Amino acid sequence: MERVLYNINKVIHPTSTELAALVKIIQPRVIEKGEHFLREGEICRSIAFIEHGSVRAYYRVEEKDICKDFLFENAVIGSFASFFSQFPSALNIAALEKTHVLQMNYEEVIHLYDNYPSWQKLGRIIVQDQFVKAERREASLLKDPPEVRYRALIEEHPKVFKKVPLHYVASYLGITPETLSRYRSKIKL
Amino acid sequence: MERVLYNINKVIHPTSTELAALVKIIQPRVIEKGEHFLREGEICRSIAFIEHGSVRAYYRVEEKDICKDFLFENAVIGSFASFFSQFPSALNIAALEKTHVLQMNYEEVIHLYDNYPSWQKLGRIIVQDQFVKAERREASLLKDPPEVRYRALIEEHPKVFKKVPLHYVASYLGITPETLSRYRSKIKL
DNA sequence: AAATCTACTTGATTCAAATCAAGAAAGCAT
DNA sequence: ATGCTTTCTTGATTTGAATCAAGTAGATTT
Repeated sequence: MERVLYNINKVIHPTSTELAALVKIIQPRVIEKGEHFLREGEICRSIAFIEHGSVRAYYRVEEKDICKDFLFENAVIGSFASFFSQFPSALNIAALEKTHVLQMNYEEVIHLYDNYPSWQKLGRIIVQDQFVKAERREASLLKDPPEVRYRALIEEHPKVFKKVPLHYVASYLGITPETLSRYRSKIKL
Repeated sequence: MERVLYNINKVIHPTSTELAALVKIIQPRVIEKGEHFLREGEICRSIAFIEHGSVRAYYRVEEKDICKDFLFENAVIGSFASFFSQFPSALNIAALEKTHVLQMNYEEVIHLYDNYPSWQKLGRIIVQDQFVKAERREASLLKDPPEVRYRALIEEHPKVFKKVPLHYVASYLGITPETLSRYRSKIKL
């Protein structure tokens, strides 16, 4: 909790009243390894900050998972598209390891939005941030070859990708596990 | 102008004061075929509704264009990531044909946001909408094979893709123009 | 500890798309 | 209209990744 509030403080300077209102709606929650935070077809009723741990966001296509993203400490998880529209999600989100999150539900977020200027501003900033990230991810997906994306991934989170099954990573890169395995053996030398 | 206002009216019911404030900041503009609305590295200082015409949004990679999206009537154009953050854009946007847009610049949009509840609400709705679209586009990019994406494209905008150079479409699909040409000859039969 | 399951690697083969290359057709400019 | 450029098609070849297949290592269950 403290770290998240600390990070918020870098962006926004809420009053003590505002802070209290936020703290009131935050629900700490532990997501076990493999447990889902959100399933395709469900409406995303809450979003959450990751305190520690990691999750994967993926689409399910023809009996196979296609990873769209991996998310770590301080990231915001949920399908923003589904959360904001309150329409069913196309996305699944599941924990890669035991993950502690701070979650807030839709009605309460909207209430915060409408009643506390600081939180409205923070909401806007988070959405902007998601856009910037989405644009970067999209650019990388279109521009960078799989090897480059693989290296970026392991360089950014070396510890995590020691533990994550490689077929998740392969699906993120848009290649088969066999091909990823061959990349790895080449790169290591 | 009328059509855009008509579409707005389906979502929002602004007061006459609010309408006047919007109309005041809207600048009609014609973008000639091939002319850019936004270039990589520039800060996206305005966003625009397309009245009629079409544009392509693309990344430039190693001397080649990679189309990220094609946009048509009633769409909102601009790099949202750049517009909201007022940081340089990674995206280029250029007209595929003579295109009439209604454009609004950053400061004035923010002013509208802060002073007119209806426009703040519309702004939020447009951003949400962009998210939903972005999630769909991303899902399609990850899930659907090139042929499926090609068919979706021409079925949705048959007239436009009669005129658009195929290598733009090929780059959107992530294939070479030659391969697209071969798809086409097979599909036509 | 044995048995089972999942993850990962490695090899052989197949296949689809990129590349290389050339020519036809359509659009634009002089 | 003529020439020039761009776009599109078609063919031959090559290449890189998917698929098919087998085997090893690790983890989990009983």
